[in-house]
Amino acid sequence: MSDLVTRLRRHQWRMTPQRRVIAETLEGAHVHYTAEEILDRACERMPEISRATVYNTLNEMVALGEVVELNFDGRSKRYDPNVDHDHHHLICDGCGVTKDVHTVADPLEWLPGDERHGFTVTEASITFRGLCPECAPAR
Amino acid sequence: MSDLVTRLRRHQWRMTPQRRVIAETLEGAHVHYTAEEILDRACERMPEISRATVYNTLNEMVALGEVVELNFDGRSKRYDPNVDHDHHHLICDGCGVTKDVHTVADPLEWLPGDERHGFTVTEASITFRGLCPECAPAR
DNA sequence: TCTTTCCTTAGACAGAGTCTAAGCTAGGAT
DNA sequence: ATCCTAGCTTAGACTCTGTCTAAGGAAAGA
Repeated sequence: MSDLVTRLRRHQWRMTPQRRVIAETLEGAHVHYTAEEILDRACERMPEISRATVYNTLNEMVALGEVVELNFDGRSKRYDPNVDHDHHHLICDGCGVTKDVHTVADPLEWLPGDERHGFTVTEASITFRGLCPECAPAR
Repeated sequence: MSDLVTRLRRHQWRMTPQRRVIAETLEGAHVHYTAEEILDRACERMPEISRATVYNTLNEMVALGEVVELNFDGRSKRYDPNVDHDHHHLICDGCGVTKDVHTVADPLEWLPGDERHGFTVTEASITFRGLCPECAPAR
């Protein structure tokens, strides 16, 4: 049983076969898939599932706070089932693969008061970029 | 004379009236415009300018390293003529206004080796979020 | 089993950005 | 000053992501 499915049930969310397949696809991912990638993988288990359902379901999971929506490249959004809010992301500029990472300190501490422009600053997220082992030039 | 135009000339970049209008529009902005906003403003000075030229020109400025592409909302990209490459961004969750900010240290140093997953990590950008003085609840 | 409400579906639509092919022009060569 | 050519600009078609619509289907309580 998927842990994300368990969390979603607590919201009195009607559990349909389509939603279960999407949740399990997300949960099993070691990378952060785009909506189209989730659709492809869901289709392997349920060929008749529709694009609209995948998009609707992902948006509902985000609204319930059980999935985080990521947007790095300006093209397609990616979905992160990790609810842990103090992690950041490492992206490959070659293939776009995205990993969760943790820093040694809270980035909020790195923004001095005189750089805050009077804002109440509540959140800081870091996007690290580089090349993954597969995309790095062979040596 | 726009400072961005001066910088672009150094790249042996053919200077056309269209490119000049786009560069001057970007340079004069106190906010970070989207491509469509730049097109609208460029059209006020040069009504026959085309969408393709605006998009091509912005992409070339980014490739030359003289403009930074930002992508916060997952809808449209925004363009920042600030050449200072070690700045980050502070965004108001209320009204969306974006400020350039500087941190006290390089965030790359805060990602330990065992969190790098074999990547060659070259860049780190931080997005700070909060409420600006106008959007913060009155007390 | 019935009923109601909500979910799913195919396909049309929308917004952002890219591509194409034809004509035009900046800037060096003459 | 004029010519040439590489490279720029243009309109509009196209792609890619994502949303909406209207009709039929199914979960879950009565």
